[in-house]
Amino acid sequence: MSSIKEVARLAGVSVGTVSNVLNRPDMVAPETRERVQAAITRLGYVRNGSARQLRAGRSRTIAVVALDLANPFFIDVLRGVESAAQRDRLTVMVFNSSKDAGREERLIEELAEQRPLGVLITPVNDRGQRERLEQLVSRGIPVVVFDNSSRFSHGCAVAVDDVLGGRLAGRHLLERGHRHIAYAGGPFSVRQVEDRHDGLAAVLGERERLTVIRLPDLNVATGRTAGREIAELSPGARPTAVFCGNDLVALGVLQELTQRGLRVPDDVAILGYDDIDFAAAAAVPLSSIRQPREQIGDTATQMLLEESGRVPGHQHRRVIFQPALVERTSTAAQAPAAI
Amino acid sequence: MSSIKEVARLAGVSVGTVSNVLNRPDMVAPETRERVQAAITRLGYVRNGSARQLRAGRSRTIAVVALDLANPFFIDVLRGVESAAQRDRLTVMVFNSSKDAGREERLIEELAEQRPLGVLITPVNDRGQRERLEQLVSRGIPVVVFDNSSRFSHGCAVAVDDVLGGRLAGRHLLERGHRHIAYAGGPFSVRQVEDRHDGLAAVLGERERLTVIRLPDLNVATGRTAGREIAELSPGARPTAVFCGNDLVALGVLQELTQRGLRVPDDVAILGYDDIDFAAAAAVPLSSIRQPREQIGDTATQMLLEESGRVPGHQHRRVIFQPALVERTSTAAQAPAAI
DNA sequence: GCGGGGGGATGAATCGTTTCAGCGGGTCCG
DNA sequence: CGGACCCGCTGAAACGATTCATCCCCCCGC
Repeated sequence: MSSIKEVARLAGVSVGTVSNVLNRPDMVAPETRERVQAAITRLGYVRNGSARQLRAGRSRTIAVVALDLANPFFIDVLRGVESAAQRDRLTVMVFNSSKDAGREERLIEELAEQRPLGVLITPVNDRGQRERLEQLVSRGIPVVVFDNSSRFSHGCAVAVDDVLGGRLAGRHLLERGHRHIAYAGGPFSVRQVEDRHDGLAAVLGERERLTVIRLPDLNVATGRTAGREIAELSPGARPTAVFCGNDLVALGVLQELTQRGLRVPDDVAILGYDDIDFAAAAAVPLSSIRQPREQIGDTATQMLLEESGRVPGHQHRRVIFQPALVERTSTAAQAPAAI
Repeated sequence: MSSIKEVARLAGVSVGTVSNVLNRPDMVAPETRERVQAAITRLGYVRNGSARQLRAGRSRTIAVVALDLANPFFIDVLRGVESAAQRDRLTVMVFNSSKDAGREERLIEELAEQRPLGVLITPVNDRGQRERLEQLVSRGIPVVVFDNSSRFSHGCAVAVDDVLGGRLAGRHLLERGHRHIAYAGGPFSVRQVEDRHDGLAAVLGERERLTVIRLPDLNVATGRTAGREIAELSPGARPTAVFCGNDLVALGVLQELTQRGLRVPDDVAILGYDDIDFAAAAAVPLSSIRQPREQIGDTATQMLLEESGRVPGHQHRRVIFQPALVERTSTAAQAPAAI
């Protein structure tokens, strides 16, 4: 593996000149430039990133620590990140914390050593890593938190108003005539899960009933257990609509209900959250609360760049997006008459 | 951002000693060690990864270039990679080529500069990047190709026998009585797409009919167009079963058929490929050809480590896994009688 | 009392770039 | 004809860690 020195020797110039050919070619005489280029291709020379970064003090890479890559929501956010990064020719590295706090901690540690341009992260939990993130910031690595409404005051944040999302869900289901609604989600230590519940609860009146099905996690498997629980209730005790913590849960609920002979939406309506592509593609297309996924990623990345650019008057900001209801088949019927 | 020098000064020792505290603590007197540790925490010192790597010549990071993170198949493979990497305390960085050859090329270039321990990649196309990958190898960065049966002879490869997968699919559908089968997939320049087709075609006899629906890509949206195409055929001209290039396509087909009033599996059976989690979670649970996803990632990573360890007698290997049929509802009925 | 040895620290060399002051030589202008 | 400039290139100093030869001291054994 050849270094710049060998290129210089082969081309009969100094290393400084080779570096100039690489970084400001117009400062080098054409004839010299060509000679150097020839040496480069001849040796198959590739710059050493570590040495460059060591010298430069900072890389052109932004790191994304995703909470759960198995959730397509994050993939879509990632798309936004990548398109924003591409504009500035930055590289995006993705890491997956898999909702594992220990793993996340190790990753942050690792990132601190790597000194990326910035870090985009959805922390596993509000409180746990705050300190660690603040350490990153205090070491000059800007951090932007996304999809999380926690009070991380040492950097910018992008979030979606989950309470509003819950309210939209509640209003929609009330309009459809539902008077007994279930909320399937968890763990409640996750801010979003709690906020969505609170929004729903806030729009329900005295006369309406709310059943909370607590889940240990938001995925298809836990969604199925929720579906089972609902299906096994006697028709009178059964909610006529289920608002799910996210679309994965909704898909699980949908499958379980269908399999047990309940019709969606006629017997039970289902409303998801996130509006991932699989929601529309479900056999009973899912109504869902849509988050502007790509825009979240795009905006978060832009903020990160602002911070890292050390814009003089940069003020940490918190951008809150509004969710929106997407109506599809899974909530398309009026609630069945109470028994 | 403090460096090792400042730690040394604060602790009243030389930089060499600080380095020893970090890397071989038992070579340092306990009293000194504590003094250094105190200085480290006091300054919030973190090692500079670039400097370390520059000195060491190689990092402890393996890079994965995934073909399409939006396909849960790759997420599952990734899980296998991560678990294998964790055993050796390696960090996994994920990059997404999004099936874009240009993007992939840029990523490989970038990786060459970064000098990771190794690269795990599913190339966008067989021929295109072969040269580039060989360059990586010739620069001492081992490459393992996964989920691709191309002839990349400069490194190890992990793949699945896609022809066999196609045969399994065909045999299963024949057993169910289907005599007119459609294959929905594309582009055929992708080896897997072609192999799965060929396997299917190989088990069909003279009397059976095969309709090929060519798609520009394998995702839910193209699956829907395939579904539309099938639904719009007159019942007589309509295949009674569809074998799909992957599960995303199958989900699209399923939704479109259902929405247009065709029953699955009674009117049309659907068979997917990959057996991603969403396949089982579809409202009509999808039969699918299962690939050992996590094992692919795990094995590929192990091979990478072997190569990078420069095991003296290391021979490049090619591991081929066998796919298996997973029967679910979407192929559970006998084929309808021919009209 | 002296040589040997070993534990513990030092300091310099090194990794591969980038950057910048400086140098030689040619051109232009007064 | 001499100074001012510009062009193109050189050489060396950083960047921050690791590593290894070296040195210092103290203790032990003869």
